[in-house]
Amino acid sequence: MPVRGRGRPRSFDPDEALRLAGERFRTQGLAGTSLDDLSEATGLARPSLAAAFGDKRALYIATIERLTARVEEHLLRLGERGLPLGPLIERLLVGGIDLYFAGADQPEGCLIINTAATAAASDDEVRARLSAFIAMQDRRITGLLAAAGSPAPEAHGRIVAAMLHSLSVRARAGEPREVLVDLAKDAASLIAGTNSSSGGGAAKLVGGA
Amino acid sequence: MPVRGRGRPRSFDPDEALRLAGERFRTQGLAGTSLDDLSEATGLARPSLAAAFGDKRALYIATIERLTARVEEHLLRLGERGLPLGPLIERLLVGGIDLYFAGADQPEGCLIINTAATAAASDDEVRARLSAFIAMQDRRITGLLAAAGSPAPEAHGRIVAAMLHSLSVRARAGEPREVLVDLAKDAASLIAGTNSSSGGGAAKLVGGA
DNA sequence: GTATTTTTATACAATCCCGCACAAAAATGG
DNA sequence: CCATTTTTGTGCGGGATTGTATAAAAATAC
Repeated sequence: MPVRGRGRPRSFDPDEALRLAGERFRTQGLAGTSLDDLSEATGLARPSLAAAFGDKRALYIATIERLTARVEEHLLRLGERGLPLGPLIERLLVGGIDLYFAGADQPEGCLIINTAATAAASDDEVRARLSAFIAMQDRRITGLLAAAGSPAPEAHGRIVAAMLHSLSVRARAGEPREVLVDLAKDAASLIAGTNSSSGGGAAKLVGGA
Repeated sequence: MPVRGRGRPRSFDPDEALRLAGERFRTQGLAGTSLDDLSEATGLARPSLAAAFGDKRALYIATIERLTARVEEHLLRLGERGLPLGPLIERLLVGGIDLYFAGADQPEGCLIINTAATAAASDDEVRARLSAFIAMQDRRITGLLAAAGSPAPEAHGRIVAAMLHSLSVRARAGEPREVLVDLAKDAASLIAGTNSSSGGGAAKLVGGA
């Protein structure tokens, strides 16, 4: 990688291209996205993408790693606020919901949880990145809970991460934001031991279909 | 649909073909599975599949509906055993793990949670089936918890369903069965109020990667 | 026993997708 | 001011996938 090359400098920001490619991957998945789709999404020609990132699979993995790093930063920043246990967990879950509803015009959930899970079954590299992402979530959330005085940070950290996984799937299924926030609040009070069980306004409407 | 046709009867069991097609879809997802793959998986020629089920998307949706019906039966049968709350939730979660590890030689998770979520973002029909599946889970699990005397069946029912979603994703990521069972036990005791928190043997190994 | 109806299997045409090769453009180093 | 190097955009060929059309096979009704 030329630190300061001699030829023509590239006219695009690689990280921004990665972000745009990730948006498209998030909607269509790895197998469902063509190079033409990615070219359209990023505004770059096919050969430019190939030269910068390799083939489609490598580009997909790069978007996963970019998102993993960003989520980890997000979790670390959350720890600097010194919140007590209950509000911390609620903030953790509602912050996830914010991410799942961000970006496109309709809720799409998480790129990794919702699309890498599909590719993981037939692609060991993708499976390893999915595993690494979840391990990072478990580790960072466990750390946050421990710092906030949780009586069982490891077990409860994995349960909080599990709630995030479901919130992503539910967002993708079209559940409205308020319903997800209610679920997040119920889960937060259960895990934090703050027993206003179903106080946050438990799901009144269950059915969708 | 000829109840008893006059011509040649079909030489295959449609439900079994649906099951085999679902196995392949579970591994590769909708976009990642070709008609040749499905022909190989079911042992039927392409035109036979087309005549019986329509195009690839219709076949995929049919496998989703088949699985939805089977899971609902499974949940209803579980209610006939009259288990107390704690063991009921644990049985619910471990039963899910059993399904996620069944079938292929390596854990694959749930067809709907792990692959329909990908397709849902760009296919309204699939999204509707995903939503219907989750709504069914929430409804049936809520019913089970209510019958077992849960103090907050709706809120806790959705949380139990959420744990199933994460267990499916985690199975797909390659987490070993014992680790998932530990997570299931921790979640069950938290939700049931049986406070042997982290007593089931909380996750000692968190990292993977 | 024959005709009819439905399923099965092979083959074909159209489309899409991928990767690579080629020529033009832009900016630095001498 | 010129040459070199890297990026950019267009175009082409190979391969795969989808959907359908056509002929053979099988079983029931008459």
